Amino acid sequence: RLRKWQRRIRVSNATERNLAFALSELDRMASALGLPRNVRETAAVVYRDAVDKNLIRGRSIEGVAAAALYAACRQCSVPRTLDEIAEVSRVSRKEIGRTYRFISRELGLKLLPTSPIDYVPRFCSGLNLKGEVQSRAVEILRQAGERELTSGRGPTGVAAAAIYISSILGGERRTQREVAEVAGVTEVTIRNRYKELAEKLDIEIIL
Amino acid sequence: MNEHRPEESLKIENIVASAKVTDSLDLPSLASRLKDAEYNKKRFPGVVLRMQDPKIAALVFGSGKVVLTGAKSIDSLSRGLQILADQLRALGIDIPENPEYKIQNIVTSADLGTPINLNKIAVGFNLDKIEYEPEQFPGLVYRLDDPKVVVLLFGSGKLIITGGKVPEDAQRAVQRILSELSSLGLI
DNA sequence: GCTTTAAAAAGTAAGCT
DNA sequence: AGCTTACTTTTGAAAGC
Repeated sequence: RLRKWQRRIRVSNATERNLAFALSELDRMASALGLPRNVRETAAVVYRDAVDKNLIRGRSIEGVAAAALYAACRQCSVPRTLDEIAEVSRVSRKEIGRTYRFISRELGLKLLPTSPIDYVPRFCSGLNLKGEVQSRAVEILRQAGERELTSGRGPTGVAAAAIYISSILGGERRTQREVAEVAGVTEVTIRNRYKELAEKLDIEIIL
Repeated sequence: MNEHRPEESLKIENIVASAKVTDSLDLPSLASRLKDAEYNKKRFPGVVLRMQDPKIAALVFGSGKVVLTGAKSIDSLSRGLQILADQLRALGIDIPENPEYKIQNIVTSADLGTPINLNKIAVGFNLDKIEYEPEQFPGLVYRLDDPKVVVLLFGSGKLIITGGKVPEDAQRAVQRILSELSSLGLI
């Protein structure tokens, strides 16, 4: 019986040690990305749920932690791309992506794809654009969604294009290069998306 | 030019099949005696053979098993296997008259003829059997249980059906998707 | 899980002129 | 800006790490 006790204590220690490591990893990554406390707490809940359902088997703690953080950002409407999560993790984007799909399915997270609108506040503040420009970008994206101009397109690219357009309409022009930089897409993508949005939403852009 | 009949737009794009043509093969000598052979044991355990007539690529293993990929019809697949068998016979290897083969996967393309809203489809299915991550890939992934295939749906209304064993699997998948989308009022 | 083959879909990316 | 090449996703078998 003493053996059994010791074993339980050993397992318990390992479990606690792993959980502590996971939580410190979540905190480290969240800090590096400047994420608010509610996102860290949400990520911790997702991670604990994954542990309770034995979803860590065969997966690295760091991989599950990164996937949990990615999911938490989306749940809290402050999305980070897989590339951004991967930058502060030692796990590859590919591994985080597959782990995310796995825990998302197993925990029944049912997350709809990220809306381009959720990227607007972060990208606009990164470009020092005022609320008015931000609101106009959101309105453009709302219309774009209804007109099926977002199906299959990357959310960050569409958001970047809408911000590029609204910055011009609002008289606070940002270059494609500047917008591309904060959005993490190429200028070519912004060009393709903004031309499509301007044409189909009948927005006149005078440079 | 465009018939716009979804069920008439089906086109087989690729067929993967496996077969056992003999009990064992000496890959090093086989690779050196066949002109279009490629063999790097360090890189991959099989010999890669490329045919031009039916444009097919064959992977030949030391066990005598073979994998054929690239065929766009069951007929060209059979011809490809015959050509491979003849090439091996020319090397003095005994190969059965009509080697048995099994189709492992058929990739088919199709067109619903109308653009579709992937976001609404994802919501309509309540994300059941569906994966849609436009940040990563523009297509919506839909896994069907019957027929057991995976369908990639695009905003243009075009789609890819893969994982089927017989041509009819793709046909049934398209019919099922058409009825599900229409009953959900998404097409 | 990876390696290799082929193929389509549509978006994004990178290199070169 | 535009063209080319290439990578993302899915599927399946083969032998071996």
